[in-house]
Amino acid sequence: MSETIDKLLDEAEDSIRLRGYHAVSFRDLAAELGIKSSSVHYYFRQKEDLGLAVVDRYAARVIGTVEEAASGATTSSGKLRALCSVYRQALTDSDRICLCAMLGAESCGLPDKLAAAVAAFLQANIDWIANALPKDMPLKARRKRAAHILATLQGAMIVAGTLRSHKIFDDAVADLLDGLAH
Amino acid sequence: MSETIDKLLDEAEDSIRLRGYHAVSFRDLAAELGIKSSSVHYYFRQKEDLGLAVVDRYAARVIGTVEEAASGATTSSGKLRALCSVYRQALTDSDRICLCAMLGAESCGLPDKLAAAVAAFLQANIDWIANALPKDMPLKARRKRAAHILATLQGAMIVAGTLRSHKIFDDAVADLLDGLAH
DNA sequence: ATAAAACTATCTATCAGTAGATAGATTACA
DNA sequence: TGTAATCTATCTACTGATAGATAGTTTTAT
Repeated sequence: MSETIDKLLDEAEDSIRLRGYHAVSFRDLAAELGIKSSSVHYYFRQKEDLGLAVVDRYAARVIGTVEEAASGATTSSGKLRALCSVYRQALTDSDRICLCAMLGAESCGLPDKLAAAVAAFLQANIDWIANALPKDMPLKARRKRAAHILATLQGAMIVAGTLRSHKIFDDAVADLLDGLAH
Repeated sequence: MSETIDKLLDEAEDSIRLRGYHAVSFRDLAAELGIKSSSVHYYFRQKEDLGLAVVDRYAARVIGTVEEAASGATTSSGKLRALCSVYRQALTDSDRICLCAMLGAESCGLPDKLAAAVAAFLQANIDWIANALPKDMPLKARRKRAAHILATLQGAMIVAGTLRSHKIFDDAVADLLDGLAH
């Protein structure tokens, strides 16, 4: 069944977000599910295939969650607050950084297709943010602000994760949103 | 000679910043210097020792460079601009992200001492920034703003590195500084 | 309805390559 | 002579990956 695939993707996503792509092995993954590593290869011929599947599923889920969380918001700042709360939730719930912050850091050491998928996710986020900004803002300014917002969210996750303090994330994002309001 | 140590630290720092701690091996490092991996073990008994030496040297250098770059600045925003330009220079010169952004992302999979050294670097940065902010700002607000600034710098490096675009870094930091000015 | 074929999901066993690490010999220099 | 720096050779453990066996299920053909 695809139950094994789901568990595999869950475990792979969790491990990659915790330790990074290169620190995740087929054997550890399999052991966690109580199967053999060859069975993992049955579903994903290469490690790269597994990585791509993890990123694709993650990207679809996050974009969807953000879209949903922001659907109720009518103002630009409401949409941005929704975005930030989704990222915060991801950090709090799982105690893991964003998959694409981890893979983004490792980007140069990843297979090309995987690096491209990660880049696409980050670009999609920037585009989403730029689109959520007030329409009367010049395009250039929106692009800059979008880069700023995404960078802060991703960076705050990494710093908070390293210092083992969610509060650092909250501090950074609070000041970010505060600055945007004025 | 300590020439080998220096080359070793240079190469290790470069490789870690490019691909991450787990993707760096003694053999590759040695091959790059034209020596054998056992010779690397002569200088650094364990990989962790090498990692610690790399982080210590990096931290001292970056803190020193920031201190120096900001020494001429009299205003708070002048100091912060100096800080941002040091980070920007690091990205532009080497086309690598901050060592401690990479190791921070990998933090949970690193030996304890190494993770602690990385955390200490990030905390020192936050403290430096908080100290550079206007003294009439409430302590809480300074702490929040410091977290925001460091998160943006680190995150912008990762996003820019992943999208292979230094411009993204410049965009994010320009909007950050712009927001701080108002 | 039943026999044959094909498919799904797992296993065991194994491969070549690489990891970090160590022991001990060798070289070079002071 | 002694010390510093390097080497060769090797170890054990683990990596991603593959081949081939097996059992259970599903589809197809007669």
